[in-house]
Amino acid sequence: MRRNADQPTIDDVAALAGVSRSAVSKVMNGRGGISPKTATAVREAAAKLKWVPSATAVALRGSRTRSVGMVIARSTDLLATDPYFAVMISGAEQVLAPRGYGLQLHLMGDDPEAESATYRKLVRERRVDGFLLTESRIGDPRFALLRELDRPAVLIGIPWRDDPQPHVQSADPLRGMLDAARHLLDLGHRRVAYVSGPDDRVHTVQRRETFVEAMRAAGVTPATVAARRFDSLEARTITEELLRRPDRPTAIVYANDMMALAGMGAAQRAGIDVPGGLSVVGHDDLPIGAWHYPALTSVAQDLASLGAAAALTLLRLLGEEPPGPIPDIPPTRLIVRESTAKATHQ
Amino acid sequence: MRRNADQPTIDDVAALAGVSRSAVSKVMNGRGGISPKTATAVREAAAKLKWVPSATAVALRGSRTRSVGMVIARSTDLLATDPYFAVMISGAEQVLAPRGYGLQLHLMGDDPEAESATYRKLVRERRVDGFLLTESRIGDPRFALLRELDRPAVLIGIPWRDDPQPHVQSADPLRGMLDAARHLLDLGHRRVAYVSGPDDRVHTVQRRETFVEAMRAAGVTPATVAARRFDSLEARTITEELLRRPDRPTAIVYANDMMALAGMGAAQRAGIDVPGGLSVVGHDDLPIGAWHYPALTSVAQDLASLGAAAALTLLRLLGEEPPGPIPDIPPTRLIVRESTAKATHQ
DNA sequence: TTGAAAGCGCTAACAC
DNA sequence: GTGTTAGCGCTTTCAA
Repeated sequence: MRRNADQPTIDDVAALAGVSRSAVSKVMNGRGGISPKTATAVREAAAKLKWVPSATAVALRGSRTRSVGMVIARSTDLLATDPYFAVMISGAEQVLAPRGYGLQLHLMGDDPEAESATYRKLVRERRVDGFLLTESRIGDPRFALLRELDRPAVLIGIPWRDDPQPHVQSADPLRGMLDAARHLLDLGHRRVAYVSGPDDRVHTVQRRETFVEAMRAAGVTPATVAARRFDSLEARTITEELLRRPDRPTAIVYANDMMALAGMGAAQRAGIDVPGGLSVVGHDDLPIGAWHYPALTSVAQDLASLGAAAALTLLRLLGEEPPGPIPDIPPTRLIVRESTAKATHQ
Repeated sequence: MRRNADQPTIDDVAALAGVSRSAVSKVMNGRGGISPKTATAVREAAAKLKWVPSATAVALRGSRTRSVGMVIARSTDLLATDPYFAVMISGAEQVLAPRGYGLQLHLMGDDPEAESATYRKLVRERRVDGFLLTESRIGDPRFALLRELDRPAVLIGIPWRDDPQPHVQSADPLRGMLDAARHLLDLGHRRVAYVSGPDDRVHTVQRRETFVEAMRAAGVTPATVAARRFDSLEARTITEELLRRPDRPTAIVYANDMMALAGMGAAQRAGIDVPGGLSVVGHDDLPIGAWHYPALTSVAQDLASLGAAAALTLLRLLGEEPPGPIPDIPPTRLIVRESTAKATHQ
């Protein structure tokens, strides 16, 4: 069992530099009232000892941990399926790390109790200063919880019912969906289905409504199905069912790429050619879609930018960054590849 | 900007219970020498105030943070492709969370400098007690670094050159590979290729060697190609090249599922039927492989168990858990699906 | 069985 | 311009 045996402390640095503790502190935190001579001595001593202020001591002293939390409640299966989060997190890291902030990640099953318990614990134990929230939910309980816990949080996505919860979103979160509708219409599709994720997610509902609306405006009423869970098995089952219908769709739009890929597999297995007999559209534009055959037409959204913007916004809420405009997050847009083609009406 | 305005402290609890600070501490930490009466009063007060010891204060006092670090240096593209990590992390969480441990995650590009700087910073700032290491590398610099930093770490995988680095691995990490060789041989494949990831990963080299060895023992010499990077584009390019060879393989084994899926796409795009004209084998058995058409034959390994075992081992190193046998991690094994079939020799 | 007091490593008032 | 000092919230001797 290791101890922090020989880690130097501020006093060691002070001693080596021949100054007082507070002088060291002032130098390291760039506060004024220090002679250049002293500053240099301190910096040299610190470098020599490889000393860095203990995050724990700073946290205790200042009651901020310089660490943000992210709790993700999703089934393992789902985590295993969709690399979605990793990209967002790496975007967030890009702004957190340079500011000396850490990210506490908690992954857990899809259990509301465990989820809120985790938030509570993180706050009570004062492990984090704020949170990054993903996947806006219908009737999202997290906003109220975090207000109760009095901790800032930034949602990646669109809050339910215009809740004042701080959030970040793409410059045009639904544009890709509109493009998709237009694209399918242009290709002559009239029997179209939309397979959404569970209806407790805000984005899934919005995207579906946007898509349906756009199709309706053109006189086409899409069939809509909501997967009970957000995974590939559902996508397959639903697709099979859809394809058995007498008025089977000539195009299906899925809530995400993994579902789309699974759906494509189901269609092909049923002997239906994609895109010859069925056009397929995904969402998120994950790399795998492009390498698939046929390559997946998908709505791209810049997950890394979203993560980065959310982190920046949170840092501002924490008083760590000067206020400023939320950085631009590119609009969503449709990437047309091979999985969509002209409708073939039998 | 929020402050920990009204968070109760141990003194609040002590006051409410009418006892001293140390009495509260003793009760909460289950140390003896406390009358039942006092204990009850303290527990009630703590519950009423919803007080939990501040992790920061405990850390400063005890010089352990109850938090472990995990730094992953991989390109965003790769993170976007392979959901590999999320599963391991959720396995680790399963043992960390109940013990009150947190996980600090740092994702970054594939930059050795930045990587080691991150380890150093995490240790110097005393943000974590130990580390979980993934993806054993050839000449892995992390072991020496962590010894220098004097922090315990557990590697998920097999350390390079029998380094004494603590690690966890499947009960039979290469069995799946042997099964795969046997399987392809049984199907009559004689022209076989193995596409590995970059050769700086231990597991990729071991798997390749195991596979090649097994094939050789049966008189077949596989072509081997190492992807320079570990991603789908490489898989595609390499596959195309392989398929253009005059003696083109009738079966290709890939280092992971995403590469296999991409390779399959490349083959299909080149007009080669899978598995009719080419058999394909992946590794990791991610869910998406099963929903693909044709469903991917793949070597399964229990990533969640690996993550959990690693976390448990680390906790033991930290003196947090009694020693005991490393929990069983199921052997790797081949899952035969649709992407492999009898070889068709022209 | 209980409580007083010291101190973990740091920052920020405040005095010099 | 510099040093002294008082905590941040907790655990742990040590006395009572």
